[in-house]
Amino acid sequence: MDNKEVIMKNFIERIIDKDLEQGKYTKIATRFPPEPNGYLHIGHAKSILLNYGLAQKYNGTFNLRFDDTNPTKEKTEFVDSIVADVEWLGAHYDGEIRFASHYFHDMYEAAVKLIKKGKAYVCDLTPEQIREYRGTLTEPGKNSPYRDRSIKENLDLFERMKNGEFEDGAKVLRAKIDMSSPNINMRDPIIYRVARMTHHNTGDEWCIYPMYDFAHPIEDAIENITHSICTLEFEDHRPLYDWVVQELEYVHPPKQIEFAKLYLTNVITGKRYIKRLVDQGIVDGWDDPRLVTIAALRRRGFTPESLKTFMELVGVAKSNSSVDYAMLEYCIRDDLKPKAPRVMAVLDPIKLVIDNYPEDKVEYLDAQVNMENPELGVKQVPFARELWIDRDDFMEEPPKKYFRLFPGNEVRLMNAYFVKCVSYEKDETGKVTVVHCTYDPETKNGTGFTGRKVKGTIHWVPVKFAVKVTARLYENLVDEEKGVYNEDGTVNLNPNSLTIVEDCYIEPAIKEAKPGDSFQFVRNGYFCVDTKDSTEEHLVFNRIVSLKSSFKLPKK
RNA sequence: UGGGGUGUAGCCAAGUGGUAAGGCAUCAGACUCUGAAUCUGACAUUCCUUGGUUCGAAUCCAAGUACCCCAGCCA
Repeated sequence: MDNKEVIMKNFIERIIDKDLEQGKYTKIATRFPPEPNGYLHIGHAKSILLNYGLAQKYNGTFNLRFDDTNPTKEKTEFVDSIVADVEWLGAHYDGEIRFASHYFHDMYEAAVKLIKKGKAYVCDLTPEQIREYRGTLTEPGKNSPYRDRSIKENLDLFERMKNGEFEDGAKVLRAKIDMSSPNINMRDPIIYRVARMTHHNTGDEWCIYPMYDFAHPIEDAIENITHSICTLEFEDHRPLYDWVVQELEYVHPPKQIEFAKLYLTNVITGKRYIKRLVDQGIVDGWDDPRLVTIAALRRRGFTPESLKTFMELVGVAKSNSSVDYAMLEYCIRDDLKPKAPRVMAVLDPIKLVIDNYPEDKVEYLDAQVNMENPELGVKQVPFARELWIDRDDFMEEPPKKYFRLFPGNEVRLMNAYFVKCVSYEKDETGKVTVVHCTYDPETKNGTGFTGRKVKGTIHWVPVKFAVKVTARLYENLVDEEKGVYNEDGTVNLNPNSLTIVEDCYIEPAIKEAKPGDSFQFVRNGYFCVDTKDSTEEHLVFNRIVSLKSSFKLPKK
């Protein structure tokens, strides 16, 4: 009946179904294996939620494992942030957090096993020579002169590599596969290198480190992973992955499945580009709300639920695609709609004076916290003679179909009274400064007045009680703004744009707000109290997303 | 001139030989104390192209074409 109930299986689920049917596995196990070399972004969220979601759906397990086989790029700071992000997303990992570095001994033994089988050899070629011997995309490679060393010699050499007898880069261990393979990954790939690097976990215990292609399948196999899900660029590596698990003779070898990365239109995704924005100081850090790192999205006010919904809408497939940012916006609006209290906030204030309202009278009017969700209750909003309203809610000369305030027109002040514009004041530059109205006491909110109707309803904040805050408005880039090509071929990257509005006025109820709380500012969008820059005295809001508007002022 | 992938609407994406789901976006109308939300309707005679097989093809076959990935001692 309800389409949401219809479970649509993606291609990975179909593969799993088949494996289960054929009895290849009885319980599935997935994992999320980031390298701790940066912060996670929305693309990783897709992978996390996919892997975790599959584990849940099939009543299997989900591991969090750091693929830390290259110490130069890795830091504990990053592992901490990644753990925090995974947990924030609600992906509960099974058991302890795993580290590839915990398996270094197993990997070493695995390498010895390959050598003993005659499937790996120590090679003395320099990096340049190895590249030459590898051949090109169109020409086959040629065998290394060290390819036929005896097993005994290889064993000895490899052990001495481990013992630190050789300089960094002097020798490598290579898998003996096929130098003429059309798949370059199979041309005797390097599986171990000598490099004296201090590892964030194992310190200086090792001076040889395994390469990804060798390490990853072993990590998966040790953890009894059944479906090792990665991105499309690893498709070419699958034959090597399979070679490793086969030569190492694992009983239930894991299976690699690739899916397409998530791209958002006109948004800088991609760790290395985000890293550049951070390193060059173009943004304030990894959690700058202009970015799409998970830390930034969280700070900006996106919810884990909205990201989960988003990933479900986006789907999982193998074609490279770029998802419209509007889809993400839809998800967060949809999630916050019933949850976020609605408050009246004026971002670009002009004064409205109700000429026939007593000078120092104040009354408190009842208002729903969220019209669509009565559970959030009611609040009282103060009302007085002088109010702030948004500048675009008044026009001297309105275009057709404008039904907010203009001379002679009557509108509803939300939660309050009908007011009619009687006059307005301008300063010497011609800018409107004050709008004068009269109100009709009969039309008070809650009295059930039905005498006449107005087309427009506008929001307002009493001058006397207004709370001043800062609002940061984030805007998505358009295509041309995303990157600028310099003459030297490099690209300047731009994060999403930011407009800071210093003097916003909000109804006093906002004083209760705490960092991380989200609100809908009526007609202005959803905002979240910034967790870093807000103080007790002064709140700073990040706009998560604006509201849609079907009314467009005609262009001048 | 090698190998591996992918082409279904503006953007995602189902579909696996039986006559093109769904969502986002957009447009129109209704309703409205947010021009929001909600509701209703519209939105691919056709699936990269051209042939072929078939009663029947987005699905099978052949050829072509476009785009993405691969020549780190990164992952």
